[in-house]
Amino acid sequence: MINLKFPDGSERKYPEPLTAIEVAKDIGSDVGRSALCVDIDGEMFDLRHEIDRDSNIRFIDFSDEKGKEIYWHSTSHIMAQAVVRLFPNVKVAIGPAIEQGFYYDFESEPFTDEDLLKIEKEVKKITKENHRFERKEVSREEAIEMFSSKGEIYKVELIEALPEGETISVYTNGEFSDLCRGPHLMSSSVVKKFKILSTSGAYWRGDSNNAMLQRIYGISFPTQEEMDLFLKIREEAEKRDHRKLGRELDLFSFHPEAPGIPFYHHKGVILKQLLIDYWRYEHDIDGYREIQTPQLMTKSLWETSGHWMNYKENMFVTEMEGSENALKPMNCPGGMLWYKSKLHSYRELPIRVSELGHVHRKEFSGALTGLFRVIAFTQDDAHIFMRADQIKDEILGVIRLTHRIYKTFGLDYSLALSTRGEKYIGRPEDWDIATKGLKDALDEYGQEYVIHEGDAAFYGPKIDIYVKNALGKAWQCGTVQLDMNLPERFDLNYIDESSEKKRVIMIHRALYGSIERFLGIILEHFGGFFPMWLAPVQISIIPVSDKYNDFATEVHSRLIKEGFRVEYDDRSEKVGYKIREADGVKKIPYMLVIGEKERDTGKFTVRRHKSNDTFELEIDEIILKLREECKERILPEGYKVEL
RNA sequence: GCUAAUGUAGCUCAGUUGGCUAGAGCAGCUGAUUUGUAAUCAGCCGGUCGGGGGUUCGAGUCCCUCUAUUAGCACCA
Repeated sequence: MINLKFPDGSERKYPEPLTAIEVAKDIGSDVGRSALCVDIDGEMFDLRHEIDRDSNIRFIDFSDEKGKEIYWHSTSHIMAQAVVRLFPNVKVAIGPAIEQGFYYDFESEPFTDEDLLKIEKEVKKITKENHRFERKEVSREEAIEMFSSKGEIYKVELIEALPEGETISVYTNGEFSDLCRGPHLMSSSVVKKFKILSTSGAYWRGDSNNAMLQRIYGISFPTQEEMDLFLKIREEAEKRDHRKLGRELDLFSFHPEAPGIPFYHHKGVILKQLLIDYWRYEHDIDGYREIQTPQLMTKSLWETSGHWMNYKENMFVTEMEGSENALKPMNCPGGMLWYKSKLHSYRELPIRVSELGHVHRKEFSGALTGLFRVIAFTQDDAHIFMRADQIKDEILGVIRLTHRIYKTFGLDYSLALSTRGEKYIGRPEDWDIATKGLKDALDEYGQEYVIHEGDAAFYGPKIDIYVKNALGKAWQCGTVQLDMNLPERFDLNYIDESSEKKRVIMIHRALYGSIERFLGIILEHFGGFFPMWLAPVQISIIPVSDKYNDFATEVHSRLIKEGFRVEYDDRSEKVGYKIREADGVKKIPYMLVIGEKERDTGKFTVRRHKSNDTFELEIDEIILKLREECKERILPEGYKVEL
């Protein structure tokens, strides 16, 4: 008797061993249809896997992350099958599922658009041909023989890299066999909707010293509805592209004369300034003191900090009267000199020093993307100098500050702790203390976090903070890094209770990361429809005709004197035309249409952006209401995409 | 930096296999209109077709090169 337990607590007994798919069908036709693979006692298997003993069984379908992964992974095999059919000379490399779909790498001539169309057609054909995915376990020798006879050198390399004793399995769908751990779908016909998304070059094993392969990205879904939703989100992302919005809202521009460095237009400057004002407000609450250090500093400083050794390729170096200077790529060395400008007592600690430093870094030309990756940017940096017993509380303070700021923008975030890697400086026991400090802070904070083993900077462990925008796209913004290197190099001390010099402990941290990137993120997050407090233009005044210009001008200047950012559209156009531009194009939060009724009654009809909602109030009431909305930093409605 | 693609007016795009003076919509300007909640009408202006070199009787179109941009890779805030 085989006894199977299911997640809902139910149990089933079978007299003979049987396959997972038989169990699924036995439970019900819908489970039999939707199941993609099976979790048996925490391990994933194909549906054809035979169950011969008591187990905990969970069927996985497409709604499960794991199910998606298997679905996409199987589709990547099918795509490779199609490519090999059409181009017999290509060599196959690897083809994993990724967060959104999958890719497969080939050694081949670059694929043309026509090639991709052919491949897409062939994949659809293969899915209809209904090939079973057959699993076979083979010995290392068999596997090597099998792939080297076909000239599949990348597969052979992968097999040779597998650890001794590892089970080697090969999956065959139709005429195509691939080295693969699995599990896989039952057959190619489970894949219903398929689309090639893009192609690009990609280095073999992700190493730029290796050959460049041709990568094809694709996606697949069980239903057209799911495919449509996916495409809709992509379309929305395109509409919200910050480079497009930046131009449309007249915030910034790029010019070939300064690749990778933005030109801020008037409204962009306002936006940037508002971000900074808010940032200062929150930092004042937490007792930060703001400083500014020079843009240009001598070679000797960068030698002391270690940048001249480790970072020189990324720095802009200039020469003056025979001596070399560099534009700062980071703010820390300047901050260290600030700390050294006087003696510090243990009573002063912790000292929180912030700096909105404009830094320059040389980047590979291919890395630049709009505001997300630029050559010159403003970091919202701060350095905290402290004693060892203050680490946990200071880190916690930074995380809580970050939380306040991100929530103000309606951004969700996740946390990651990076621990010591192979290359590191300092004593392991100091690393342990530092890492424990970060970990304790995270544990006390209570939000889940992941650990990136060995991912720390060489000078200390760190916490990275990732934000997720309204379209689900994640970006690293904030970072909290413990630095055990610079206090040493700059000989930074404080005087302790017994009048002795002690080495100070220092963290670097940034919350926006860079103002540029953060601005790009929230532009896409809000789709250009900013909250009232952040909108470069908050109110558009729209006179019905120029008969009411005098009165409209009065209202305009009143609102400006009350501190609002107001635009006045006195063009000789119809109201509908002006509304369309103010709302749909410029994305201004409020519109005031002014005509006879307003002049005679003193009551204004206020139109809120992106809706046909209007409300009627007197001017003083409007001022109070909108001022309150700014003060509370109320988030706009409907900026999140319905998924 | 690597792979591929792209670059025509401020923006979005047409422009056949090379062939008259390079087109359109929007924006802008001028005039008419005096408008009540998502596009009023008419006229005008606007381009060394990214730069340079080449092939050709002739290049926006073909080739080379540089440059910028885009999607990835690699690197990173």
